[in-house]
Amino acid sequence: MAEQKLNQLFEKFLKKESLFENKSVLQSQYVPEELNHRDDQINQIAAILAPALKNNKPSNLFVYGKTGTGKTVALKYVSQKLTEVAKQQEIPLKILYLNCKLKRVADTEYRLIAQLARMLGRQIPITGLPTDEVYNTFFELVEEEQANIILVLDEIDQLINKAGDDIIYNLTRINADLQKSQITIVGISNDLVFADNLDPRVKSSLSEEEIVFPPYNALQIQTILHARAQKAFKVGSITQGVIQKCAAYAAREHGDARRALELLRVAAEVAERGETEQVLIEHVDVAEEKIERDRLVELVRTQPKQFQATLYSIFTLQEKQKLSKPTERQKIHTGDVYDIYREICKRINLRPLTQRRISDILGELDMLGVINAKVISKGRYGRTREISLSLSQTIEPKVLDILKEDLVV
DNA sequence: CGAGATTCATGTGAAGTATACCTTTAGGCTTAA
DNA sequence: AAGCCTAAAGGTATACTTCACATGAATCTCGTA
Repeated sequence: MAEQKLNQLFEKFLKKESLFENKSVLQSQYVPEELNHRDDQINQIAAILAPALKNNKPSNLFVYGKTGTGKTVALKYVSQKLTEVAKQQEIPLKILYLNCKLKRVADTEYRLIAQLARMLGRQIPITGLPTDEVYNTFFELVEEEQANIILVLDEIDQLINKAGDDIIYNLTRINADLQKSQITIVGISNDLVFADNLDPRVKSSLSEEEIVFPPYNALQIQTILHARAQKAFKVGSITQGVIQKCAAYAAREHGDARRALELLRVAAEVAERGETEQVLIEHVDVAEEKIERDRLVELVRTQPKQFQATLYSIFTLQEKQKLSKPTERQKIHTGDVYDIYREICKRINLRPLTQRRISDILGELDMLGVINAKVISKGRYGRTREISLSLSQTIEPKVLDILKEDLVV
């Protein structure tokens, strides 16, 4: 029975014409041939990094801009061109790109250097080695390359917030000892003011050059979407207004082009799965919710058990409050969360962490954007975090399901 | 009535601990001459 | 005797705990107008 159904589904799938000509064009890793509205920035980046082709060390570079303003793609674009030329001319040049935000990959000093060493082709264990040892290995690998090496560290603000700024200092200092190679650091940050709290030495060495990426406006996003859509879709797959709508949504969010592209892609996927021949404007609305939902579901699912338990107790508290006083939404405090958390731990047989740790976890959940947690003083009644879930009503139940499932509540 | 002291609940920094993993080394066993 | 395997020793990073102190506005206290 089930098999028959499946077969039908597959047959249908095969028969049906896809709306996509080339879906990868809309994926976020894709680097297009032409980048719209970023000529200035690209030229600047290229000019700064070009000395690498003459075997000189380029200046370190620091790139700012909000999410989806094309920082990453511009860097990747220049990187590609640069490596192409270097290859043709047989100039030794290597560009390593690494996103520092990735949890458990590059969010500490050890892990960052280890990851870089891995990218140069050496296996490094996840723990156990002294950090200097890993530095030495990395140093050797770099020296072996006998090349200009450019490290592109994306979302570097996250790394430095967590692990301190000596990392950058150490990395820049390595250059002094290198004989046959040189490394250049390119930092990318979403946080515009982040460099202000940096150690002055680190700041001056990291931002020898600075480039700012301003947000796109709605019109610019439209041209970007048009260009990509032309490659991605078969002719006539999208109806009038879809692109405008995607652009409008994204412009509302400080001109986030990545979001716009994702919106367009997911809208098309929704349309394809449904029985429609074209992407309609309604699909964009569905897509917007789906993106948010999928993102959060994935985020919550990949959190450690303790984080999930903490989050679950916040859910529980919120439900309780809704029941007792549906009208006024009072604030949740750290102590309450901790009490419930302990109960939950008992129930699901999880070793409870201390309140100290839960406090940190609440901070991290706040960073992840799952909850809102603000430290406030209630005067006579102490100091605490004021916590509330920051999920939209439509997504909450879904996330709650994931939690229940994962925690076996 | 208002300036200062007090208070509460928890934030937060520093130092210590447990765990999981690493390399090195010494001992024991096998093997080949 | 040389070579190989194994297990113990000694070391590290990371997540977490323990300890101790910091915070900051509502509330209290008390001198003064």
